[in-house]
Amino acid sequence: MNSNLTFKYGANDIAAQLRRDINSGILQRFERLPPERSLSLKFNVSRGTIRAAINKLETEGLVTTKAGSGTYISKKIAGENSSAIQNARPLELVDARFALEPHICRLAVVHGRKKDFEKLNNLLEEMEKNYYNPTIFGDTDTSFHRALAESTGNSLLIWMIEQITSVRNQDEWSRMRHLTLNEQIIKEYNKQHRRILNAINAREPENAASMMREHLQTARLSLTQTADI
Amino acid sequence: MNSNLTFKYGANDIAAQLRRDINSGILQRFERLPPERSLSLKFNVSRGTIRAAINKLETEGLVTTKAGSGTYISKKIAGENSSAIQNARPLELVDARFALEPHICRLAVVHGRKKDFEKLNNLLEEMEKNYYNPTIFGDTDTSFHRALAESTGNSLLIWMIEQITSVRNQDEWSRMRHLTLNEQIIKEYNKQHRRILNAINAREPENAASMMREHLQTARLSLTQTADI
DNA sequence: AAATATTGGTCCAAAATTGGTTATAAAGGA
DNA sequence: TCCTTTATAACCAATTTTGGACCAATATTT
Repeated sequence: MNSNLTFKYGANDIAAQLRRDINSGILQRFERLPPERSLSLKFNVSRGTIRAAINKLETEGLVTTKAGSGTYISKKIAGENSSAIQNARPLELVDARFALEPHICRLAVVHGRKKDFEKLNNLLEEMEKNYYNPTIFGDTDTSFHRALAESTGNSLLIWMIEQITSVRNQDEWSRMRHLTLNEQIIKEYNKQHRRILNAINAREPENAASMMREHLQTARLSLTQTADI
Repeated sequence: MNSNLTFKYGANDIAAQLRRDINSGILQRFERLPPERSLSLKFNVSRGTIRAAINKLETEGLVTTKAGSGTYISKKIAGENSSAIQNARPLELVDARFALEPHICRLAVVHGRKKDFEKLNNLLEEMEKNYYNPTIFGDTDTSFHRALAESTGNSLLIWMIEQITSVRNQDEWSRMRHLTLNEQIIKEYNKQHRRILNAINAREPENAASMMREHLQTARLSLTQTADI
C-alpha cells in the first residue's frame, strides 16, 4: 500500500507522544485536543489508531471525551517537569552554564543596551564592595548573571537562567556555596566579572565569551576541589 | 474543505488563546479587546463563536463587557500560565539552540557511549531515507537532537532541549516547519547532521561544535528568509 | 445637539464538526 | 494458518458553528 513510508506509528507510540505533550504543557494551552480526524492526518495514521491512543489516555484519566464536542485535557501529571531541575547535580549545572553563558555574553554584546550595561556595572560594584560577605556576594552574583541574560532580550534564555539560579537558591546549594566562597575566591570572581563586562562594553563578543568560560572554569574547579560531587 | 495541517478553532480554543494573551500581557496594553466582529475575522470564525469564547472569559471574571462600548480586561491571572516557553519567538528559539547545542556536541564527545552513537546513526539514516517527507523528517530531526542531548548524560541539558523541541511541535510551528522544509533544505540538513555525527565519532569536540553552529546557521537563515518573524 | 458609526445583545434554523460505532479488507508476526 | 493491529469507508447522534437580521447602548463626527 503506502510502502513509501518507512515509519508507521502505532497506537502506543501516539499515546506516548500525546501523553508527553500534555504533561509538558504544550497541548494544555488549548484545552481541547485536535479532532481525531486531524490527528490522524498529522500522524499519518488511521482514525482508529488515534482513537485507540486516546482511549488509553482516557483510561489513565488524562483526558475526557465528549461526543460531538471534542477531547479535553483533564489534568497533567505533576512533578515530571521540574524533577530534572530539582535533582540536578552540581557538575551538571556547571556544564549547563558552560553551554549557556558564553553565548549569552555574545548576545549581550549584540543586543544589550546602555541601561543594561549600567545595571550590570552597578551589580558588579555591589559585589566588589561585599567581597567579605559571601551571602550578599552570592545573591548579587545571582542577580548579575540574571541581568546578563536579561540584556540579551531573549525570553527563553532568561527563563533558562532563572531555572538554573532557582536551583542555586536551594538549601543544599546554599551550604555548598558557603563552603566554596572565601574572600580569595570572591576577589578572583570579581576580577573575572569585571573582565567580562569590559569585553561586553568594548563590543568584543568572542572575548566576552572567552572571559566567561574562564570564569566558569574557576567556578568548576573550586567546586571539584571542595567536595566530592 | 478544511486545511490538512490545521483544524477549525472552536469557542474553547479561542477562549484559551485569549486567556493566554491576556495573562501574558500581549493584550494588556489595550485595556479593551478588539471588537467581536474583528476577532471573528482574525480567527476566521463566526461572531457567535467569538461571543461564546468571550462569555467563557466573562464567567471566569477575566473580562467585562459593556454593550455599545466594548469588552474590557478586568484582571489577569499572574504567573503560571505565561511560560516563557509558550511565548518564545522562532528567532529566540534559534538563539537558545545556538547557546546549547554546540556545547552539547562537545559534551557528547566526552560523555557519549557507543549505544548513544548507534542510536544517533539510526535516526540519521531514518532522516536520510525520508528526505522527501517533511513530517517524518521533522519528527526524526526532533528525536535526533533529543538523542544528542541524551548522550551527554546531563539531565539538565536534556530537560532544556526537551523544552525547546516540545515548542517546535506546536501547531503554529508545524505550519512554519512545512514552509521551510523542502527537499533541498532537508538534504542539506542531512549532510550537516552527518558531519556532526562524524566529528563526534572521531572524538573531535570543537569540530563537532563547529559543525553544529553551521547547521544552526543554515536553520536560522531558512527561517529569516521564509517569513516575517 | 443631532446625525452617523461602531459596538455588544439576541434569536434561530440550517449546516458543519466531532466523537461513537460498525463492517470489511489488508498487513504483519507468531 | 491464525491472531492482532491497522486502514478505509460509511453512517449515527451529540454538539457546535454559522449567517443573517435586527435591536440597544455607546462613541464619534458633523
